[in-house]
Amino acid sequence: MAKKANKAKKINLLIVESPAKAKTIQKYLGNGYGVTASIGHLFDLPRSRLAIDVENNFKPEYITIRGKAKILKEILKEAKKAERIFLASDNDREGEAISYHIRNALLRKFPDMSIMRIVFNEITPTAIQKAVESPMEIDIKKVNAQKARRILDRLVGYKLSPILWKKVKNGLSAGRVQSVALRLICERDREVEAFIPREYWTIEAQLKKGKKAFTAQLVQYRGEKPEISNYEDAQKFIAFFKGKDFRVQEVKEKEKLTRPLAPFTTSKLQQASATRFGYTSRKTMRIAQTLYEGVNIGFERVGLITYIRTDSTRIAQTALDAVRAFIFKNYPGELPEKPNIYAPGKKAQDAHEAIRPTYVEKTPDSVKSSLTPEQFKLYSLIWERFVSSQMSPVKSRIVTIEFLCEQGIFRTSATRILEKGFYKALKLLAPKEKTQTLPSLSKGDIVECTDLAGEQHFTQGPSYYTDASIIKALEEKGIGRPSTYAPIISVLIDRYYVVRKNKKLKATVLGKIINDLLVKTFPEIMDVNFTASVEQKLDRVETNDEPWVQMISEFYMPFHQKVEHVMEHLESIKGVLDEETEYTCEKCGKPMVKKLGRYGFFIACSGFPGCMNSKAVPLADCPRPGCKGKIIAKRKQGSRGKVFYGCTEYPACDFVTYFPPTNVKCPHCGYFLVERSDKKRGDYKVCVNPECDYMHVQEQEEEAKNAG
DNA sequence: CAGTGAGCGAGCTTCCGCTTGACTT
Repeated sequence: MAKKANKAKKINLLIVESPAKAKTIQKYLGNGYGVTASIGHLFDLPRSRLAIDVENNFKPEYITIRGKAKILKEILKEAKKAERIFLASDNDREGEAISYHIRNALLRKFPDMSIMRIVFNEITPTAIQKAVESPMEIDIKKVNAQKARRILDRLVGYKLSPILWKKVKNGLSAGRVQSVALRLICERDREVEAFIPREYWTIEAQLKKGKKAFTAQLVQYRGEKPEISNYEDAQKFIAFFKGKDFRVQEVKEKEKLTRPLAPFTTSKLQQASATRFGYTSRKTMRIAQTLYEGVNIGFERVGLITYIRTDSTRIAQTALDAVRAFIFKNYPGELPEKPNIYAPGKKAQDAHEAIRPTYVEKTPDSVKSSLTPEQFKLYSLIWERFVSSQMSPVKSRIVTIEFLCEQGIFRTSATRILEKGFYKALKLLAPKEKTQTLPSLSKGDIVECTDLAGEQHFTQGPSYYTDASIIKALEEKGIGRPSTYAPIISVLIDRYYVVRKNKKLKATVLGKIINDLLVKTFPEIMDVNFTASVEQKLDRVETNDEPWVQMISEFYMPFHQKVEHVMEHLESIKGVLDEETEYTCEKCGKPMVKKLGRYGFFIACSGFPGCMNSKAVPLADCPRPGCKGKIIAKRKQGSRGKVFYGCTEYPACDFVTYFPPTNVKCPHCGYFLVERSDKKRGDYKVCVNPECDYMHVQEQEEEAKNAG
């Protein structure tokens, strides 16, 4: 083509949210198209003020998000070269708003620019092509719903938080999502603490027929389920059945189909990764992000999985074809005639596919050498879940046999897998169930009883929330989004509302105080159904074009009145958190108190602000011979480092440990014990002295009580 | 597995939801 060298050919510009996505799409579209990424929202309310004019129809004031000016500039620069612009942000409420804001910015600079909105729900060449061929207008109803959501969250957060500053402590926060999450955790804590485990016993019979031994359990006695609550009663039963005949009364056979699970959504991935590997949601997302962005395999950089923040189990047709071909080739016989279909969740916005491998033929083992161990584990999880989701169900036979012994009925059962189905694709996810095998028996047969024993159990109460279970609960109630599940937990921990100990999330005293205050004063907002009712209203804005200002106004007027009332009348509980200590101030003689600061707890003079004396919380005596120092919590330089424990006499004394000290002295050497935990032993305490091997594992009963 | 060292309270703090990096808060 004869063109001046300095006059570049005009292109079509596509704007998406994720840079990794931009790269992929660029490959699909090739020359003639430029693809650039906004990296999420570019415009938002400023953080420093409410920025909503409540007197004037809740008019929001938007600014360019700090740090995003460069990206906006880049987009405008690219736009200059473009003939047409396609706004291709995600196909959901937030995506629509992102497109809308970018469009406005573009029009300010290029009033005549041809700008169109396109949407696609999967990143495949055909889906992109189709989207480009059928451009649309921005859906202003969706934009309005997002705006209403944003404004409501700002109003709730920025009106409730100052109440906490005034009544409890500066710097605290409250919000539609975090406060309800906190409530769930507080209530669960209470249930766990209120639960009293009840002791009960089961009677197990060791039975034998020929060479085959198996166990059966007493399930009925004189027509009723036996209630055995202590050792003595268990012994009575054992004595009663000892030496008696066990005769087969009934043999039941049942076939069971186990269907594979749907491919991962974000929350399901976080849950599986937490239960399988013990990863926090944040860690899971960090690893998943690297798999999504791309890993060097040979000389190639390959994005191994699809987008990781999704609420959908849907997969692209091309992916379905690929996985079916893969199954046909590698697991012949396990390919169902028709694809397995998974219904999308009711609350799913469905902008993205499920999380799946981008290339199913890249099996975990084939890429193992290019991955870190953590990447490998997570990729295996995703790959196995995806491949198995399109395979045949597992068929198994459950045999249940009942034995009559005097007035007692003993039952045993065994499961045998007849057809392995999708289990064939599972390695990491393979079920660990071990099941006994039973001899073939028929009604009337008599078996030998070689032993009878009682087994002690305790009823299991509710469990503390974990990363996995709180996310599950929030998702079920429609609270939070895939991109916020991990940050929700982080914010509760950062604010000292919640602590995570051995994977368990427990509310702190501060968390409980905040929760009680909010539940008492704002029960509507603290209701777990609040978000659901907001969603319904947003839906009406989005689908029926109901006016968003009215929706916000109906919420705000009574809310605001209450805020004013609470601000004025609620009694301040500032200082309730300050704990008395045994220390007296060495500067002024007043007692010292333990307070919660920005970086954790510290000890300060109660004469503040008259006396500014303060010090760290001593956790234990320094064990170094001759050292009079105390062990205190410290952080690595640079704000957010990992906590460790060192001596107040540093640098004279360089004692250090990374495990939380207790003020319990080691009975062997006099050093203090530290808390540790691992999978095998659970919680335990060990001596910090590397030359001492003292270890204290928690007692059984104690654990049963705390297990919950 | 090895790894390491202020401050903090009153003085401006806080939301939820999109996206990724990061020397400054």
